[in-house]
Amino acid sequence: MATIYDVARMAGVSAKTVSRVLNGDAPVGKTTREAVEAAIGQLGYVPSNAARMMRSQRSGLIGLITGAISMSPEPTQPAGLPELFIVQGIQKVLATSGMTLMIADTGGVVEKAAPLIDTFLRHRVEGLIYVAEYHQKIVLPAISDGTPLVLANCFDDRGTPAILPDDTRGQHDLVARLVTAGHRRIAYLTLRPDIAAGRLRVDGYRAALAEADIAYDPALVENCDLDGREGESQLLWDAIDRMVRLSNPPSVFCCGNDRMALRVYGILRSMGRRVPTEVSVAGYDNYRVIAETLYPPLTTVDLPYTAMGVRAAQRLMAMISGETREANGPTLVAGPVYWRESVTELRPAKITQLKSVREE
Amino acid sequence: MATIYDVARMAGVSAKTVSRVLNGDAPVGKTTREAVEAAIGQLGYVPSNAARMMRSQRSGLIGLITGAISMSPEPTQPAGLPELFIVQGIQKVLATSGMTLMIADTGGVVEKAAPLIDTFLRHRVEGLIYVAEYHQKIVLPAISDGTPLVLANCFDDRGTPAILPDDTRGQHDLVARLVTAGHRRIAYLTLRPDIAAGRLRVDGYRAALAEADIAYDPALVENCDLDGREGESQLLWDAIDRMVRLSNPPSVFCCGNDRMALRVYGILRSMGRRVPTEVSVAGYDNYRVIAETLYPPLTTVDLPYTAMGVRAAQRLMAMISGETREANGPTLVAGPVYWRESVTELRPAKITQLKSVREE
DNA sequence: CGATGACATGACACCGATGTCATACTTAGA
DNA sequence: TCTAAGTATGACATCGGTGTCATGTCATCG
Repeated sequence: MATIYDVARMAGVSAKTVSRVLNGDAPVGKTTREAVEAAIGQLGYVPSNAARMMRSQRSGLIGLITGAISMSPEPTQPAGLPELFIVQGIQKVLATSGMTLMIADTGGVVEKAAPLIDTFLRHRVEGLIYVAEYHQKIVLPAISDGTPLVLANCFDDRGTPAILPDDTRGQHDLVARLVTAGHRRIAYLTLRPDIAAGRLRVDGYRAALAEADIAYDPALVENCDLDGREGESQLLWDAIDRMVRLSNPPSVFCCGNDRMALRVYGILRSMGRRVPTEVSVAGYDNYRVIAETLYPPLTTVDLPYTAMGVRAAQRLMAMISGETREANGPTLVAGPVYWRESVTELRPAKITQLKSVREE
Repeated sequence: MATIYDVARMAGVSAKTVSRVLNGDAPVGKTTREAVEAAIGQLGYVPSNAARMMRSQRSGLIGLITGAISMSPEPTQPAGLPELFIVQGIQKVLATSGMTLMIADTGGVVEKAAPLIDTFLRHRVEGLIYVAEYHQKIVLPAISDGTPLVLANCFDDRGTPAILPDDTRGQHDLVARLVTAGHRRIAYLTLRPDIAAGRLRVDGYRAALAEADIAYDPALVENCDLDGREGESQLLWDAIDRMVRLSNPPSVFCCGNDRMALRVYGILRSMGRRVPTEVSVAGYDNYRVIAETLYPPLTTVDLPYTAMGVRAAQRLMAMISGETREANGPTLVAGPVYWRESVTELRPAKITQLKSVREE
C-alpha cells in the first residue's frame, strides 16, 4: 500500500505538502496541488488512520456494544430489531460528527463485555455506548480510564448516563386514548412483572385509569407472558376466556407487546369473536412487521428506538466534547400512539389532547 | 492515557521488555514480569492498537457494510433482521480468528458505499464484507487495492465471491415435502418476479412439481407481492378468492414469504376457512417472530442467514490468508424446511427423505 | 526602496508500539 | 576450563502520518 512518501516522491514535493493537500490545513499552490492529486490517484493512495491517529491523538471512533446481534436462542423480545433501530439513530448523529462506529456484540454473554470494552480501549475509542436488548438493569465492569459511556435501553446503579423508553407514559397515553374512544372496560394482558417494562407499563395503565376515574379492576389484568414460549397461547386463551365470561367483560384487550397481540388475534378468532367489531385489541412496541401486516392493522405504542439512539449519541457527543458532566441519571424518551383499525371507536372520539397516527 | 514508556519507567525496565510481557514473544524473568504487570495494573495501561498496527502492518480489522441498519422507511423485506443474523454468523467466525468487526451502514443509500469503503481502507481493514438486505444483484465501486471482498446475500457481475441463499432448492424442498404429505393442488402466491428470490423460488416450485409428475397449473400461481404496501391484502384476497372457487381448488397455499402468510391467515379466516383443517398455509423465510407466534405455527423454509454469515466469513478468512484465489462465483447455502402445524398431512406422510422441524 | 506580512514549501521531531541486533549473564557439555 | 547455547534485557530504528518551526518568494505599503 502506497504511503504519503510515495506520493510525495512521485509529485516531487515533500510529505508535509501532501499532507497539506489532504487536509487543506494550509494553502498549497495550484500546480503543486494538482501534481499531488494526480500522484494520489495514480498510486491509489489512501492515508492510514493508524498513523494519523498516533499523531493527532484522536481516533474518531465510537464503540458500540450490544447483545443484539447474536442473541440467545430464546429471545426475550422481538429479537434484534430494537437495537437495530437504536443503532440507526446513533449512526445518524455520528455521521454528522464524522465519527466511525465500531460495533461488537457480546453474543448474549454478559461476561464478554469486558474484553470487548478492552478491545475498544485499545482502539482508543472516544466514547462507548452499550445497547441492551430490552429495558433492563445491567452491571458493566467499570471503565478505568475516563472514556465516556452512555447506556441505551438499560441502566445501572452507578448513575451512568442512560437513555430509556418511557414505558409508563406510553401505556398511559394508549389507555387514555382508548378512554377517549369510549372504552371503559380495558383488559390488560401484561408482561412479566420482573422485567422493567412490565412494571412500568402497568403503572401507566393504572395512572390513565385513575385520571379517567375508572376503578382499577384486578379481574381485567393478568400476566400471561412466557417470553413467547410454548405455553403462552394456552395461558392467554385461559385468561381471555375468563375475562369474556365476566358479567361486565372488557371491550378491548391491551397486550404487553405486539407479539402477544398477534397471538390474541388468533385466539379471539378461534373463539369466534371478530376484531375489531366485537372486541378491540391493542399492542405495544409498534413492531411494524406485525402491527402493519396484521389484519386489521394493530393499534399500538411506538417504542421510540431511533429517537433513543439519537439521544444516546447526542449525549455521548456532549460528554466527549466536555460540554457536560451534566446531571447524571436516565433520560426518558416517549413514543407516540399509533392508532390503527384494531380498536373500535365506541363513540365519536374527541381527539383533542392526543395525537393519533404517526407524526414523524 | 498511559503509554508503554510510563509502564517501563514505573517498572524500572525498558519499553521493549514491557512489550515482551504483553506479547509473550520472548522469555521474561519472573521478578521483572511481576513488576511490569503491577505497573500495568496501577496505571490502567491499555496498549494502543494504532501504534501496534503501524509496526506490524496488521490491523486485525474486518469491515462490514450493510444497508440493514438504517433502511428505507418502506422495507422490501422483514427489515433488518436478516442481515442481523448474517452478522451474527460472521461474528462467530471472526471471534475465533481474533479479528474485530467494524460495521458501517449505507442508510439504504447505495452511493454511500464508496466513502464507507474508503473509511475502512483508511483503517487498513484486512477484508470487507458487503451484506445486502435481500437476495439481489448489486454494483459496488471497484476496490483499487487488493483488499479481499466477499458479498453476502447479493452478487455482482464481476464474479466477486458471493454467498447466496439457495432459494430454488428451499422452495423445492418445501413443495416436495407438501407432496409427501399428500398435497397435489399446491397454490403459490409468489413474490415479485423482478427480485431474485421471486424467480428462483418459482423455479424450485416448478421443479418439485415436475419431479412429482404434477402438471404446472398457471391458475394456481399468482404474484400478489406489493412489498407489504397498502393494496397487498386486496390483491391477496382477490387471488385467494379466485383460487378457492376453482373446480379443483388448492389444498395448500404457499406464500412468497412469512409476512405474506401472516396476511393470508387473516384473509382465509375472514373467509371463514379454518387453518389448517380446511386449508393449509406455508411460508418462506422462517421469520420466527411470525412463524412461531402465529396460531397455528407456520410451516416454512429457513433462510439460513447465520450459516451464510459463517460461510462468508470463512471464505473471507481464506482469501486473507491467501489460501484461495479459489474458483470465483457464488456459494449457495440451503436451509431446512420447518414443518409446523399450518399444513395438514392429507395422508400418513412417509417422512424419509426430508427432515422436518429444526435440527440445529 | 526597504520593511512587512501573506503565501508556499520543506526539514525534522514525534506519536507508541515492535523488529532487529547487541550485550551480559547463566548453564551445560566437550 | 573453555566454548556453545540459552536466557534476560536494552538501545535504536522504524512504521506513516502530522505539528512545529524555519526558510524562501512575492506583492504591497509607507
